[in-house]
Amino acid sequence: MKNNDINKKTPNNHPMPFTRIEVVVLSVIDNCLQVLLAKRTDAPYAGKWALPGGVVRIDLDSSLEASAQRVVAERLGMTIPNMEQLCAVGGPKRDPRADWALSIVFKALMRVEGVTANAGKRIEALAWRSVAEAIEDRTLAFDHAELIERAVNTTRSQIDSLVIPPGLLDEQFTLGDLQAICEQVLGKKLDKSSFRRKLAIRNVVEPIGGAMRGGAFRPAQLYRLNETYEHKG
Amino acid sequence: MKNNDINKKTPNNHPMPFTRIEVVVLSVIDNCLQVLLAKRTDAPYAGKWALPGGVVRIDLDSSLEASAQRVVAERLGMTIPNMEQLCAVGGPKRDPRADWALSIVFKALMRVEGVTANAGKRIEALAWRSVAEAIEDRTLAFDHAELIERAVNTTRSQIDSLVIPPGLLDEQFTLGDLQAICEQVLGKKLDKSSFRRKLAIRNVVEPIGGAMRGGAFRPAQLYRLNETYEHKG
DNA sequence: CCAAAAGTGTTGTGACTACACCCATGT
DNA sequence: ACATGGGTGTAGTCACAACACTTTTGG
Repeated sequence: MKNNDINKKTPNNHPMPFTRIEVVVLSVIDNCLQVLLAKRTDAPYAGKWALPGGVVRIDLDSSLEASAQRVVAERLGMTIPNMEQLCAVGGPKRDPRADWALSIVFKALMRVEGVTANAGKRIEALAWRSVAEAIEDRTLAFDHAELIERAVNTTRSQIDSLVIPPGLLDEQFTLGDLQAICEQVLGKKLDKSSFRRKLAIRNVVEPIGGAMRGGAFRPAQLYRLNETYEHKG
Repeated sequence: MKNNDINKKTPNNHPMPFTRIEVVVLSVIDNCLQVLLAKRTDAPYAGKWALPGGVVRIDLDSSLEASAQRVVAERLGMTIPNMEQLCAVGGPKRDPRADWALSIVFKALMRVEGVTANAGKRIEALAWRSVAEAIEDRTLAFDHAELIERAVNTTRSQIDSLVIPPGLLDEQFTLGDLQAICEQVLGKKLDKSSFRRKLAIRNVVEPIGGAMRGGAFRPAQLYRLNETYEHKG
């Protein structure tokens, strides 16, 4: 048993897992679905890229969701609303620092414009990386490539059923914007007419009266997410 | 800080959550969806009903799934295949034994015929209870009523999309059996013809050549789950 | 014959894909 | 005018719920 595990005791005197939060932050940037990775300063995997994460602090956190928010604030210097719990993974080989490591994994979607994540505690640098690359990358720290893949699959299922993960979009957007982003997340083209009919049937979005976006060509109606739309069984 | 938390340390000297597994075991018994509850012998909530559960043992368990299997074996004296991870919940007020309690919650479906769960360690008795009652019951220990509700909702979604949770059925069954069980889980009647068409389209089941079940009336074809059926996008 | 459960057909609705087509605008 | 992206319309297919119907058995 490693020396740093000696004192981990429970009410029944059993040592407890080393319990962490990991966060998969996804965004569509440059027409490509990307994931936010942090370059580690400390061992293990010093200098390698990993998901931003941190230890659950029972003295600071009122829930797992609060833990995730604190970790994001410390590591990225920002807040990310609408994080969802993805899964929990645990086992003896996951992290060389501990005999047994447990991670609660969260995922979040965000748009990146204007927001700059700043490398915080124990992070040398932050970078966005295409998910396709990240999932294939054998040099990613811990089991993080697998966690990214799970987050992407879950997000694709949500988009498939037109549950638009909040945070992915600006408050105002055109239907073209929305379709382009969904296509990037799914990694395939969608039919414009079909896509719009689905949006209409399920009341996913509502037009913003009078607001248009002018560009080089024909101006487009601006929409917002309809927060109260009903899911179809 | 409670005395039993003094020694819970991590590699960074932070105390760790009191980490447990809870298991929601569901079954259709007497034409009613029921959940397996354990009467607690020890404080807290001694004498109250709770989900069977236990501490994660880093010296014994090779993964969270292995933890769940061990807990089920110790508490129920049996094995339950096909447990799925449901969610993780954590916070300072969940369990009076610890400053901060984390539970990884699993769910499983089973058929109950022939199998007898035997009350194991720290359990006075086991009983099946209708989920409708259990969810309403304000005397259930911890936050377990809420966990049961989440397990039931997840299971209903699976049945809705005809992902039949394994373990729910005998190896051989008639389409009438299958429909009746699905109806009990969902809490509503299904149309026979529609139900069968969906099963056929998605190749969920396959007939067992020649095998029939004779009863009081017309015999019925026996089926088995087709393990390799394809999910529809 | 009758009750009960197994199993099949039929019809209308609505969502989906694929594709064609019109509209408004800046250059 | 025309390229570009915004936006609409149509036709065929498929899955669906609802409901009626036929079949096979024991009594």
